[in-house]
Parts: sequence; C-alpha cells; structure tokens
Amino acid sequence: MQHRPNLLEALRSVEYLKSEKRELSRHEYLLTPGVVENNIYFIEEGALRLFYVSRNAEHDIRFGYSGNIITSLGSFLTGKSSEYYIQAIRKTIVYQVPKTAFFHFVHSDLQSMKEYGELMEQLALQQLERELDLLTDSPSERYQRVLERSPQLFQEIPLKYIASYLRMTPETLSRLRNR
Amino acid sequence: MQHRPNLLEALRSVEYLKSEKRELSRHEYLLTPGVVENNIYFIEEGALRLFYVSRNAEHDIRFGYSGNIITSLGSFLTGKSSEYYIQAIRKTIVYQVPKTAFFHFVHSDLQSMKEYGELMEQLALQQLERELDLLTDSPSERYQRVLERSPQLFQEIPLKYIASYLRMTPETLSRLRNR
DNA sequence: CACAATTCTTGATTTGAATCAATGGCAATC
DNA sequence: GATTGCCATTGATTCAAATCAAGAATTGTG
Repeated sequence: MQHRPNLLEALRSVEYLKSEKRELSRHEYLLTPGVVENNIYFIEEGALRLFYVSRNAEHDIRFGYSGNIITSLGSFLTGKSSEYYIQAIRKTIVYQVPKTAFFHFVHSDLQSMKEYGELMEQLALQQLERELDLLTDSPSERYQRVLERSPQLFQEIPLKYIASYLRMTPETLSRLRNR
Repeated sequence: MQHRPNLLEALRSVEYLKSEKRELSRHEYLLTPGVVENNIYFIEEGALRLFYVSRNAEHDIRFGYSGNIITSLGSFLTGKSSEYYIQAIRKTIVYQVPKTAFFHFVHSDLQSMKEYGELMEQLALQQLERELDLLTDSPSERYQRVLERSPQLFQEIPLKYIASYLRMTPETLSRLRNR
C-alpha cells in the first residue's frame, strides 16, 4: 500500500498491525468466558456469533460475517475477563489483531484517532437501534424491523440463532416466517 | 478556571462552550420528534426522560439526572431529525451546549479528542449492559439487574416510567416490588 | 453418495404477563 | 390547606408466546 491505510484497511493488513490469520472450523470458539480479550478480529470469510449463557440458555448478542470486525468489546476495552463466547458458525477465517498494535495504530496520528472516535460513534448508534428492536413488544414487529434493516443476516445465520437474537423461540420465528 | 477543563467540566462551563442555562418546568419538552437536535445538555438539577412513541405507547429509553449529560444522540451526530422526546420529569435546570461549540472544543486539542473517544466508548459499553437487561427473559430478573446497577434510578424516577424502561407494565413492576 | 446429525416446521397444551377494572394514597397547584 | 388529578396497588380475566412433542427437511461428514 502506498498511502497510510484507514482503520478498517489497517485491520486486515498484516503489515500494519501484525495481524495473524486464523482459520476456525465450525463450532470452534474464538473466545470463552473467563478469558481476557486482547484481540480484535477482522472477519475475512465465514460467520461468527457472540453470545452469553444465562440459566442454561444461550443468548445471541451479535453476529459477524465477511468484512465485519468483532470482539468482546467490554473485555477488550477494560481488560476485565469476558463473560461471552465467540464461536464460529461455520468454517471461518479471521485476522486477529492484538489490542496493543491496534491502539498503537489508533494513537499514532490524528486522523486515526478521529476514525476511532467515529467507529465508537457508529457502535453506539447501532446499539441504539438494537435497543429499539429489543424494546418492541410484538415478536412480529421485532422480526420485521431486523429483516428490513439486515436482510443479509437471514442468508448468513441459522434461524435458531436469529430467534435467540430476536428474543423469541425458534418455533415462534418459524411461525412468523410462514405468515 | 486556571487549567483547561476536561470535557465534562467544559460542558457545564458557560465560558468555554457558550452554554445557555435553561429552566424547565415539570412535563416541559426539551425536544420533540421531527426536530434536529443541535444541542447536548448537561443536567444541573432535576430529571429528564428520553422516550419514543410507537402504537400510541410511550417507551422510555433513558433517564438523566443531576450531573448527567443527555441528548438525542442519533440526531445530534447525524443531523437527521430526531424520533424522540426529551421531557422534564420535574422542575429541571440544564446547560444547553450547541453542537458546533461542543465539537469545536472536542477537536481543539488531542486530549479532548481522546476524551471524546472515551466518552463514546463509555456510551457503547453502557448500551451493551442495557442490551443484556433487555434480553433477559423474566421481568423479575430485569428488575433485579437494574435495581442492583442503578438503585438511584428508583429514587429519582416515577415507577411508571421505570416500568416502561424495563419493558413491563406498571402493574407487573408493582407486584414484583411487593415480593 | 449415503448416512448422521442438526435445524426447521407444525400441532397441542400450559403459563405468566398484559389487560381490564377499581380503589387508595400522594403530590402538585390553585 | 383543600381539591383534583396522577400514580401506585391489588384483583379477575384474557391471551399470546413458551413449552412440550413429533416429524420433515436440510446440511455436514465419512
């Protein structure tokens, strides 16, 4: 690369951020609870789910697929151990970027710092949308909202995980989809 | 002030950010839907609620009281018109800081930019907690989680708004509180 | 390719929170 | 400081989604 890459470009570039390519097989864990997340991942190919377990039930929080970044944000930012799992839904390739290298890059110039702020803004805004989704009372509306905003999700992710993400059972989601 | 104030100090300081003191009476609106939010507010005294209306029902998203800042973040950041209401729950005093002055300050030096990034980080993390709250199935657990994390909320905010925030009816919340 | 395992669908039943309804208590304001 | 509206509580009933239970379809794997 001739120019200094922006944050997203840098994340996938081995040269800039010492990222390490990792291949995950279906159902393999990238992270499990009790571990501190010291990496952020750029997803090259495949799909991942971030979830937590409560009263023996898995609750899906977020999905990532080709082109996205994913990490256990709380742990990554605070250094506390994570409460979450990150698991490959199918065969997946990620670039694993160490936190140190990531923040070294972020703080290395003004433009990167600005981009980092914007990244966090985007995150906060996405979370606000997510909050609206989850506040919506009827399962049917929750489904419609997410279907409209993220149709790709339904191509990439098995319905049973989406059902959990939508705060309903797979049975309910199935019935909704058949009118 | 002798030193350059940090972001939060600046927000309440009339000299730095041209903030304007505003007094709101009970139930008065600081913002209504369809309007672009060009301000961020530092709450000096009182309490505010941020909510939206869907199918004739109000849904509470967030509360703010003394020492907090509040704004309709999406509108504030993107310049699109807001879908939310911000309303005084009781007599309230805020410092109203124009977006332009706010970002002028933020971009004026490296330290402020860093603080802004951290502010957005905090926001994203709070939103993640909120997501967990909302994913929790049982009303009882949702209540417990929030009670534990934000006991002050129950001192500041009427129960009917908290019930909405907790995604349940006032009746259900009332029954939970009496064991 | 064929078998195994997982995921999705469909039906019957249960359950817990919403709704409907009424009363009591508190607080705002005149 | 009275009065009026708002807020919280309590009870009875309804209802929609969860659960339980098979079976069908799809997908992964040897």
